[in-house]
Amino acid sequence: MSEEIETEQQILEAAKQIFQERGFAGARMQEIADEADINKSMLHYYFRSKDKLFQKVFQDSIRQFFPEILKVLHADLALTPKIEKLVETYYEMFRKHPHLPRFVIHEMNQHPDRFKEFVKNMGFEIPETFVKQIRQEIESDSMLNIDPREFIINTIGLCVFPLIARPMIETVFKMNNEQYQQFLEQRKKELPKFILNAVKK
Amino acid sequence: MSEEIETEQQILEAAKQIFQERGFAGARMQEIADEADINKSMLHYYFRSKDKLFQKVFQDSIRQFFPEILKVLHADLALTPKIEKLVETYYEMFRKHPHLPRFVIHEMNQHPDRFKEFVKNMGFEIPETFVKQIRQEIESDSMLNIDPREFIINTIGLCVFPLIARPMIETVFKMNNEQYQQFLEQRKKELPKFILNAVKK
DNA sequence: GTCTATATAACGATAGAC
DNA sequence: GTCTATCGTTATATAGAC
Repeated sequence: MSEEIETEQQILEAAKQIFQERGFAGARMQEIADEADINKSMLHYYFRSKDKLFQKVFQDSIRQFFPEILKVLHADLALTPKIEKLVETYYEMFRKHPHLPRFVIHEMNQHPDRFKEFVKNMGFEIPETFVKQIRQEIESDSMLNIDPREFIINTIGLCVFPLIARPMIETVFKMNNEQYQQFLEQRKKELPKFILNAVKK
Repeated sequence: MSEEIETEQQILEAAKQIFQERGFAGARMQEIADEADINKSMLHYYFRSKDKLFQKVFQDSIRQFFPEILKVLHADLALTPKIEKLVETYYEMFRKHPHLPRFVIHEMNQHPDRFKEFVKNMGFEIPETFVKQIRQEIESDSMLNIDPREFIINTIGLCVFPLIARPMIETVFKMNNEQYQQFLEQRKKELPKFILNAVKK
């Protein structure tokens, strides 16, 4: 039935919101039911247990953002526009799912082995094309000799950190919501320059 | 009594470990008691409630690492050794308290207002001396014109991210524990160069 | 499929003996 | 100050009527 799929989808959206905001341990099945505007027992009817529902949400969350990032890394673009595109992609994702980065970071550390097996099974890997691109830049003397792994981690870290550290940033730099958003806008423009300059010879 | 203080300290150490590892919602009073090797009811005798015990641990955690970072920023050092010292400080802290950065990030986002008020009350602020140092470097044309806030956030983000993203890094780059530690060692040397080069004219 | 009612277990917290 | 026993609540999960 179409009703069935609709209810299931409704539950998943609500669960995604609550789990991403509060984490597995902090989330309540009742709160998810309220958010989905359905009866609590329906959660068990469709997903059997809190853990199974969580697994689905967690794995969907990773499937949602990981391939998108890898796609940008693999794209047929020069380094500069590629980094710009990557930063843009991260900030767009954050706009749509503000709790996603912190959620994944917290939960993958709670069950690292489970997480690792999932990522391995999904076959998520850094595109070899991107590693080659970095190596080529280095060989052609247009880039400092940096470990490609370091470069990737640095780039993603620079994208993610200001998003998960929001309360700290707002406090230390005395920003309100609006000023923080404005800060992110400015940062979106400046960050690619920072990254590229860091590896420029 | 000395016994009293000792027990209290024992509880705090156990609570710190469990809370930092599992977060507030994921932590169990029984597990803290087991870790401290005392009776569960003692936790309430000394700290009344789970929330009060957590507040103490959370605030102590911040008081433990925040001033240390600010001290380095304020130190009378040239920019290069200061960044080296900052990176060193972060990695040393992580060696002692592997869950601390993720713990603070997760919990401050769960209760941002409570967090903000605490930081404000503690009077934690970015040393004006450091901001001046950045401005001076820019004015003397030895540094690109970067917003000092961006520079601080970038530096700290680059220190923290590889620590909180450990399971992801280990999986994507196919590292075991030993290789990850080795990667961090290499990174400790390379990171200051990356940061300084990013703002070099 | 969806609801109400309830089982069952876990958790934070307290009472009271020592 | 420390222990055992237990209260009261809340959480996940299920049974059973419709």
